[in-house]
Amino acid sequence: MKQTDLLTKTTKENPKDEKSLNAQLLARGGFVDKLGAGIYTFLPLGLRVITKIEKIVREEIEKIGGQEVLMPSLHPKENWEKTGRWDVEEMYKIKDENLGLGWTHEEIITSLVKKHILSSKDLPKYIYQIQNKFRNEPRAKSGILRGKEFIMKDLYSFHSSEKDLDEYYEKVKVAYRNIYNRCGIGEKTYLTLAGGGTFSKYSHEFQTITDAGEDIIYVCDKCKEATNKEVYEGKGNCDCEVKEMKAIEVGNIFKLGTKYSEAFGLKDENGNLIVMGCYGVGISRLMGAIVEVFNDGKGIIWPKSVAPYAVHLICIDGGKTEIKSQSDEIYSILQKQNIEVLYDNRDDKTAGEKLNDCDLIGIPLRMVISAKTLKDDSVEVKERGSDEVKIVKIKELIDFLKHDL
RNA sequence: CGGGGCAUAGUGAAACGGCUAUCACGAGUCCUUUGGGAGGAUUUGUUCUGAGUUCGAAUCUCAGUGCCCCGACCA
Repeated sequence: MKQTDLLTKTTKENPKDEKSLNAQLLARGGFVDKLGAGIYTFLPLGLRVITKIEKIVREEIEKIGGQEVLMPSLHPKENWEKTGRWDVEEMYKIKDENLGLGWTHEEIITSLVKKHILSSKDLPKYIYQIQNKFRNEPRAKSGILRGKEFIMKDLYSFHSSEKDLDEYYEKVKVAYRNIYNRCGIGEKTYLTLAGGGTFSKYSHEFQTITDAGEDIIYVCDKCKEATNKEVYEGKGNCDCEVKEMKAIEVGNIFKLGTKYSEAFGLKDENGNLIVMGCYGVGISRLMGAIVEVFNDGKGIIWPKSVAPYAVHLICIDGGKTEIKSQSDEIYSILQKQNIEVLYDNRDDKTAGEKLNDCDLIGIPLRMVISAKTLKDDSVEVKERGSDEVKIVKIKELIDFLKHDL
């Protein structure tokens, strides 16, 4: 992508209506645009990050048998009245009093699978979607960490026994662990014992350590697990020493038991209620959490796995057309090799502006072409977040990148 | 939902109740410039909305709306 073709431009100033770090950096870099409190557009760069995260999530969920669907956002009142959740605060109501906007999908998935899960032979099943959720948040805050409309992966599992649910629940823990590892925040993300289970007393959250977080958790580094403060004051679930940390919830898994199958009459051929679990990952929140974890004074430092592009190619041409044409050529070579590259071909910007924008946008590999590098038939390569500069011969560039990416 | 704050060009800010509402950046056009935010020329406005006070309101008052922050809330 040529930067002159990109819809967005960077800004030097923080927007005055964003105080949280993730929102400031994402807005300045042209990843998101705020339409209202907790309501964001994902711009071309931002959507690429979302798409990368979604791909990781899809791969890991499909490894544990998940089948993807896409349920609607408009929900009939009838479904929600069966569980007594029609009049909750979270639900946005619309003018049509028989419809509401979906803030979660238990009431929809349960009525859906009832048409297809008719006997124990049809079990287990694991159905998920990635979809926009709407929640009437009394206070949207912290940029894309807590929105009124946000992107969520929600997986629902259906079992013939609690034992089968328990086994799958453990598999989801592994899948989630893989997701956070692959998104680069594995080391900062803890499986956390939390309250709020509708069936078993507890649920589990995946909490990423950051000061931008809203939760307090007690972390045990030895066990690599944590306990949410809401569960019981001051202690962890082990006897080890624990640290009190602020964290943001990037995933949550629940054993729902038979609550929803009871409300909808979801039974097997013998009349036994089907046992359910549900598992959520806030995709857009995860993106915000990644920004909160990986940044410096200059901008974002995207992990390779979720970066909008692999390489940021920067041409510092000094107005010389031969330098420009050589970097154009390198750009097309990279494209032919299917290397994802953002090409700063702007010729009305100073070197300083280009380099600062590069730091702000945070693509993992910076590649500079200038009179200085071309003198040696080379380009300069630097990783975002590192000061080490490598000079690579243009002839060897593709081999270098194939090895490095 | 309780408390506090803010609202002025595309963005960020300034302006005692009083002159044509300034400044910087961005963006457009022309020229020069290019290794850490460059220079000149020129263009860029219904001061959030509504009512009120006043000879006169960006400025004061009331109401509304929006946004930010703290708290409550967050299967």
